[in-house]
Amino acid sequence: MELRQLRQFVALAEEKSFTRAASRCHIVQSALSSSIRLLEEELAAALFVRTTRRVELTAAGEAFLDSARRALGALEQGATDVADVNAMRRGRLSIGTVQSLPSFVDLPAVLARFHRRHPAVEVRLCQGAAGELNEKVASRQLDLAVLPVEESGEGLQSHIIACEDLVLACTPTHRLAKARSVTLEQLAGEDFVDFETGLGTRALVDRGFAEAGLRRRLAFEVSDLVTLLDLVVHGLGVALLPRDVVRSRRGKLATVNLRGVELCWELVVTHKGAARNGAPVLDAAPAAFLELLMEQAREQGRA
Amino acid sequence: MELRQLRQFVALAEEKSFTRAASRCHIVQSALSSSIRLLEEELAAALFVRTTRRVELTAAGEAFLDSARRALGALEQGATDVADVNAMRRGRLSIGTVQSLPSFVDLPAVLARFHRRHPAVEVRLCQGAAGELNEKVASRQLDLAVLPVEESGEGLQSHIIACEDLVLACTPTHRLAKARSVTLEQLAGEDFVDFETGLGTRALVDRGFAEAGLRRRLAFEVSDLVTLLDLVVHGLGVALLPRDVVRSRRGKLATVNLRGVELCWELVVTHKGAARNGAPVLDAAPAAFLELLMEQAREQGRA
DNA sequence: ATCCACTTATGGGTAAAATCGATAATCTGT
DNA sequence: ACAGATTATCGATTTTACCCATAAGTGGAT
Repeated sequence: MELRQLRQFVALAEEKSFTRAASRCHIVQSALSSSIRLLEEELAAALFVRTTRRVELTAAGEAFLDSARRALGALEQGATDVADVNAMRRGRLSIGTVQSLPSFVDLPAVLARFHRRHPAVEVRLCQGAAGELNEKVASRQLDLAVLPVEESGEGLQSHIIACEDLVLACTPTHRLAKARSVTLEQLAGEDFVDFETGLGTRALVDRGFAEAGLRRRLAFEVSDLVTLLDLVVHGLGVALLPRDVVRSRRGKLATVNLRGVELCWELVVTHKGAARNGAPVLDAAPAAFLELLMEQAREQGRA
Repeated sequence: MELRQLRQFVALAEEKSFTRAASRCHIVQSALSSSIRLLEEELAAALFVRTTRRVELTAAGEAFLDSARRALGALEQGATDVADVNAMRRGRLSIGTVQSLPSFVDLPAVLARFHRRHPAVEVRLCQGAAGELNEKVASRQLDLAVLPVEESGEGLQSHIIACEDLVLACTPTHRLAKARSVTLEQLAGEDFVDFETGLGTRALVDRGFAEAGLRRRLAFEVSDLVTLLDLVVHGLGVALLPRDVVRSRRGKLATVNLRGVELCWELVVTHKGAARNGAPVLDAAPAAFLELLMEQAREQGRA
């Protein structure tokens, strides 16, 4: 059984004439005749009663017409579905982010723009630790993930969307608050407030101290940025955080540049991609979102 | 787009490997590769992301998979539907009969046997005047119609299923009740009870008198057999009716053979059929019912 | 790193089959 | 009965689906 035969069958059932149906299918009448005959042989059933004047469906043909129409309808639907997905008139987009995402990556703004442009695309945003995100991206449960560059998974394509130096955050009354800059050594004795392991800038700072051969004292480990800032404001410890994050509490927190070490908080967006194959491995919706996100990043970078 | 491609597409989506899917489709891998590529070109969309290690659906492919499965399912369904209709595991059968069908055609008995053998076939029985029945058979609203042979429509195939002489029915006290036989001339002065025009034996009797150049007096015209017999029993007139019908009131009605004319009440079953084409123009269910009906007629004929 | 096993993509040749063209057979309506 | 129209048949032709051999690329192992 072939699709062409189905179209011809439906045409014949509707036109009730081999000649007319054949011309509608852009074939000659004899071709239609033999094609229909083959279909009947395959189904082991007469589908039409042929009189020289009229062609009519048998009961079996009537039964088959239903299914044939459904099948053709499904395929037509399928073709438009495919076109819709590619034109983002429908579809789904799954994005994952690490928790306590620094405020200078304005994801909500990008999401809003995307949704305004492609309102029919369902967007799912999920938060999780970097490890989970990498797994989900690799297994295609997520289209895109936003996370620190150090934690971006192997074999995943990644693009930097934000990059900012870490600075010391402390109360304006802290002994280092007025310093022009500080080294990690100077901070080794301080009480620190930081994220729990695996969250936010924690791994970056840990690595910085480890590479310098230093240890630091962790007074508090928290799981979200707001709490972290509150604790520092209340003088319960100092923290190393992206400059813009600290600046959001300007007045209540002092910022001091680091010296002697380059601790750069780089955020990337990652997605599954064939290693060096130039083919577009991203579906339309994720690709469009990625484009928007990087555009936003470029603007932010200039500012 | 061809059906073969759909099957291959689904196989590839399930196997996630060109090589395995190809062997499942009983073709070589290269054939599948080009076949899928053609499908993708036709839909103007990448359906799979190919890495040498794994093959995965794109969002567009995912969308198309739904429709492809539905289409294939519909066709499978269609094939079994056709088989079911031909095996009478489903289907519909429409039979029409004239009103006041003489009792010696035991239609209910045949219907019962048919339903016992093919319980899944819906049977619709409708009654109407011969003219309506002929129209409905011609337009395929009815599969079969049972009616008097004189009223069977042109261009319809017909088979005699009952044939019985008309006899005079009158009260046992009627002046002709004891006669051995009567001629139409002898009946010309009688008051008659008969069906309304177009029903039952009315046309047959009318034709008999007309061909003999006689007129008769109609005292009562009724629309059903029971009333007709009741009127004759009460002596309100005489009637010409099939022998078995009169015999059902034996004791209350006398029967007298006719002489000089052959008035034969013939019942036929008709159906639409190509004039001399030997092909079976009847669907399975009507054909089976027709077979049963004629078998019953043969048995009845012998008795 | 380099090779090896395995995968998908490509190109030419072949065989099957869908279609065409012309003709025969058949029916309907005038 | 004839004219017009319709479907079925048959050989020829073109299309195309498929196979075979081979190239190109990828992931894991030595």
